Amino acid sequence: MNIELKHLRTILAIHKTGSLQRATEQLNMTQSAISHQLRYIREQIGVELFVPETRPLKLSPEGLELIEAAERILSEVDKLKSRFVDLRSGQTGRMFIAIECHACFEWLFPVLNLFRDHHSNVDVDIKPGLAFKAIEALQNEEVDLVISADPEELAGIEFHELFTYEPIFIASRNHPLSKRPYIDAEDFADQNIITYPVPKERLDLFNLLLLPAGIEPLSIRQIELTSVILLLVSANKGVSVLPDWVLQSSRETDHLTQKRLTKKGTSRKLYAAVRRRDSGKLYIKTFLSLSKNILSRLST
Amino acid sequence: MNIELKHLRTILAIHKTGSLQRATEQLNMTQSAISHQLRYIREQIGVELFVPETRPLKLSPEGLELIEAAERILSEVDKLKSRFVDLRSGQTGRMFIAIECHACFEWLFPVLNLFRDHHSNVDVDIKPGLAFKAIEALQNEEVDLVISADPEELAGIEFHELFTYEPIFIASRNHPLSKRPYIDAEDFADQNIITYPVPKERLDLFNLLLLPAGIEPLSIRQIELTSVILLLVSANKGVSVLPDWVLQSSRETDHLTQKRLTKKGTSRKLYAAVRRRDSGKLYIKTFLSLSKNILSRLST
DNA sequence: CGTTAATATGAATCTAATTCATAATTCACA
DNA sequence: TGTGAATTATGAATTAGATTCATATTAACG
Repeated sequence: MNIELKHLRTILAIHKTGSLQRATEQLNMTQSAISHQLRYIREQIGVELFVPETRPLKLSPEGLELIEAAERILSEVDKLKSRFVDLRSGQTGRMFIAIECHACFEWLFPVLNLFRDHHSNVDVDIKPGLAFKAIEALQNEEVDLVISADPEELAGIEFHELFTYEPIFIASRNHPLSKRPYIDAEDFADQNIITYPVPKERLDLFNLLLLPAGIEPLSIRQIELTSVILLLVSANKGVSVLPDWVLQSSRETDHLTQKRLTKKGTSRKLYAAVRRRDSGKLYIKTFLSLSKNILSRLST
Repeated sequence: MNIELKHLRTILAIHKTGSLQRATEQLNMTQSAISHQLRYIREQIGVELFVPETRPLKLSPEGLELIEAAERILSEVDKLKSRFVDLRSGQTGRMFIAIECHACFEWLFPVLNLFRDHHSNVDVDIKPGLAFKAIEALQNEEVDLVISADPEELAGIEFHELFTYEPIFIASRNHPLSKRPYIDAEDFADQNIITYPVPKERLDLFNLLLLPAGIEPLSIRQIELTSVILLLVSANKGVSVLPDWVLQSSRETDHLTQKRLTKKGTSRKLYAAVRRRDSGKLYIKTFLSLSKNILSRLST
């Protein structure tokens, strides 16, 4: 027995209009086609759906049952369709975010709070833990957006620039380096450094200064939470380098001095990577635009 | 956007088997056909269902949603299909009964009690009130079975003989005619007759005796309930003619005499009319067979 | 009853699905 | 990495099936 949705739609149209003739308008088919289809359906299900030789067409009890089931099924299918229309247009969807940069929590939470106002239908989550396989996870569709400072050329992946920031040296006000106008690579040689628990290559300080200069600090202490890093630096247990936005938005910077790295200062850019296929989605665009403006919002 | 059940089945098969190749077995199609279909579906819904370039094929979050909906929809459709298989084979269905003969309640109730043991899934009802348009209602599918004493040749309708019965004259033991060995048409000329409220032509007494003989009784009194008729006859308010089965099964016959009509006696047959299309249904057959045997059951 | 409107049917046509043959990918394992 | 085996994608040819056209048949209503 082979029934297709097409057939259910035909039966429904016949029933609603009361005749094959009038059903032609709804279905955009000739009366003949409808008649042929009706016959096919009868053959398939082997049960008379309409009381034969009556006009206007009257449903048999079995036909009535079919209509009821057909309405249920078709409405379910329609729901499914409009679901996909939404998905396609970005009205709804999933946005799982992987962050390669630890400090990004600081601006990401505010962004997501704003985001929720625009797209309450989008399922948002932050996936920490796959920090250094993030782009891979993006390709696998395990996540849908990656915050990264290292854009690559990858098929099907687009990197969107979010904003430029400056990595800033921080130390206790009592720290010897607090007298300097700026900090250079060599200054770190005898320092205890406090950073996030990620490989050196992924830390701005090492990327920009220490690795190129070939300098090793005295020690490295890895701390998960930004506020704890600030606490330890305040207590003069070591020095650190953090993005400027962290220091702007934090209220725990009273006992710290902030210095530029190198005389001219340094800068880095943050990017959001998404699959090219998703880049047209409304909620992705919203996220990107909110992220680009978040720093100015935070500083006010 | 055009989606058919066929497509849902294809997606489901691909997902369950994990590859187009293996899905060929379930779907009885070539790998190529499946590939073409998959492409078509992608075009239709405009959303990537499987994570591209992975094997075994992995569903995207959107694909997963589709699968879940597809399973719901397909199981609904399967339910509908098996419902029709049942209907076709007579496992289930509707049996609305119209009775042209008033006294038939007497044996019909016992039959339906037995019937219910065999076919609890069949929706049974008795439709009184359309007594003389019963066959028409059968053609219209308003009812599914008609108990009738007057078989006709009608397209699409079959009459099945149920049993033969004898219309019996009854009167009070005190009634003058209670002395006779049998009753003839002429005997009714000065009698008050008590019958069911139906036209003369549908009453055995008139059909068999009075109309052919051209005899009018003194009066006719029409009563709905069999037990009331028996009561009135017992009280000598008149005489009546009832099918023998009524008198066998009733316990209110103590004050009555029963006589044959004419010396040789008379007989009539009862039929059940059904639409030819329904005559193969199991529950119809059961009903017919129970009805044929009901009289012997009642008399024991 | 005859007239009108609707449905059914058969053959012709057209559309769309499937297959066949083969190219392009991906995977696993060396 | 490269190579072979397996899987998927693609294009053209074929086939199946759905739709139309023309027309016969059947009901409905005065």
